[in-house]
Amino acid sequence: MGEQLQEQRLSEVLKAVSDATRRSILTTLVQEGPLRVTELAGRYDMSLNAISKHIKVLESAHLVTRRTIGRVHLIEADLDPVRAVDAWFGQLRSIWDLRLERLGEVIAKGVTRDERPVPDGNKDDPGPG
Amino acid sequence: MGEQLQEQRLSEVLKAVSDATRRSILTTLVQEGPLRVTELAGRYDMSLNAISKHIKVLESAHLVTRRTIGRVHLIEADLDPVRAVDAWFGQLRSIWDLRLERLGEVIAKGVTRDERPVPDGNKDDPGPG
DNA sequence: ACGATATTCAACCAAATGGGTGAACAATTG
DNA sequence: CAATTGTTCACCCATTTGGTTGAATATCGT
Repeated sequence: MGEQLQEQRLSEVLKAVSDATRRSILTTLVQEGPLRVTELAGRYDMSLNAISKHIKVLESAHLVTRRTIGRVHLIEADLDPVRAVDAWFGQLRSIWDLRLERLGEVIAKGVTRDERPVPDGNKDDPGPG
Repeated sequence: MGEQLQEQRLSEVLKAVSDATRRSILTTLVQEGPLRVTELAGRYDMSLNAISKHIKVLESAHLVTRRTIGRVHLIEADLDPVRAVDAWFGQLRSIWDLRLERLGEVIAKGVTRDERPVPDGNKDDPGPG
């Protein structure tokens, strides 16, 4: 159990970085280290509030963390959730390679498509229910 | 030039895979090879049209291609665009590591934060433009 | 205590998203 | 040609998104 939770989190992370502004914020933070909201906002042609919202999106995807010191909120990048993304893509690619490999064997043996074995489970998705 | 175009494509790909249903479709296609729209749709508790739309999203992100044979549309996964995603994450991580490394040196030398060299360019974003 | 600064909250808005339904279109089959 | 099958198109609908502005809240400096 709990795979859908993982799925959910993966969706959240991917959605968070699917926005160019948010990617840029993340890159900036990774490059320069923790920055204040205002400092960050100053670099974009966008209202402070807009940036504040973007930060919150990144925050709930756990791609950034916040350290509040007095009235200043220090925003810091955290690349940990990216590993889940890597894992997913990696798995996808390995399945892909496996299938190609198997397809190669099948062709070599001259087995027809209908006769070849069913590929085994992928334990991730809301999948083909 | 053309980095924003790359950015745009990256956004499209990430957004496409940020939906669990679409990720599942992609995984299924990778596992089982090209499938018809109806076949694909049959696996989800969702209308044929909904799946058709999801496929179109994946298609415009170039994550799947379509081969139309008569009235049948064969949908096939294409993991090529995933490389762009990997590249971005990879770059992000290497910047991250670089900064940590530099930070280590700085600490070792006892230089203050304000004195340390400015990190060099990241040539991707709509960035702190 | 007061004014300035840093940030969020709340409301609003236009546009995009994810879903549904019914009609249209294309190709295959009888 | 008529019926059936595979798929998209055109709408409709509720929700989310990305942005705005203005007010509220909290902290700092004087």
